[in-house]
Amino acid sequence: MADSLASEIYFQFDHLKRFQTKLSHRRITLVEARGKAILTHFDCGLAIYSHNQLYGSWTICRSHETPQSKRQLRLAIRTDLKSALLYSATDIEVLTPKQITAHRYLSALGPDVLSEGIERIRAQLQSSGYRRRRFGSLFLDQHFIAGIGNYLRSEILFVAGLHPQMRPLDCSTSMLDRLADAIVAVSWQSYRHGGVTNDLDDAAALKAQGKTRNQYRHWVFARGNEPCRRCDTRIVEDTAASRRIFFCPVCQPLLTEAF
DNA sequence: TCTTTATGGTGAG
DNA sequence: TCACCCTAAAGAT
Repeated sequence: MADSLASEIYFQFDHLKRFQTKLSHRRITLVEARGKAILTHFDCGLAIYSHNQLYGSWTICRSHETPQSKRQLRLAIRTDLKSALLYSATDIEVLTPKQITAHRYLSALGPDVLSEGIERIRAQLQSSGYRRRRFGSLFLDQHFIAGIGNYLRSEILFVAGLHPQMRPLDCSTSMLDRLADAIVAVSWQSYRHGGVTNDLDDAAALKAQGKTRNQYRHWVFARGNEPCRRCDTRIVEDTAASRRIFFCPVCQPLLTEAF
């Protein structure tokens, strides 16, 4: 939608209604992801901030079409060709450039997992401030790397072959490089393939066999007590940073010797 | 129809 | 680390 003219902007929340006329007929200059938030910038300098949390969802449809849905329509951005509809989300704001800079969530974000290069991710893994933090907790911390969520955490650690209780301190440089590769590769694959982090051929084969989305999507996430796709060992479910985490105890051995 | 859970985040202690 | 907030789908009754 970037570089197109907004023909109509709709906000469900009363406190945002005053921006409907301000933003309508303005040009959308940029739509960017910052971690898990989306910023939609307009040529007047204002930007719509939105965060889906666990339940928000965007739908792109033809302009002036509104699909039947029981969900709450919170925001509609319409152009001549397409409409972007945001359902259910509650975390929506309109911000000036100054407010973006000072924003509580945005200003505290670490490097974005999809926009930053691998060198920046490697640097984060080697930065002294994070060396003693366990991967399980580190990967949910958006100050560390922005955009990794609960299922990517389990999937990345599986692909890198690292136990959730390990820390950067416990890893050699080559292990950290392997982890940086996994962070970028798994995140991009998930972005491009609708959240499928499993091997794509394997996922396609399982899908063809009639398996459900939940049965073919992931290596380990939400597969507690099921066989590891690589070694057949039962996947372990645990808790880290108050959220559930999954790993294979054989493919992801706990190594605590310092390098 | 009620309860639980979730790919998230905040703030108190 | 935990309770809490938010919404909707899934699971339990």
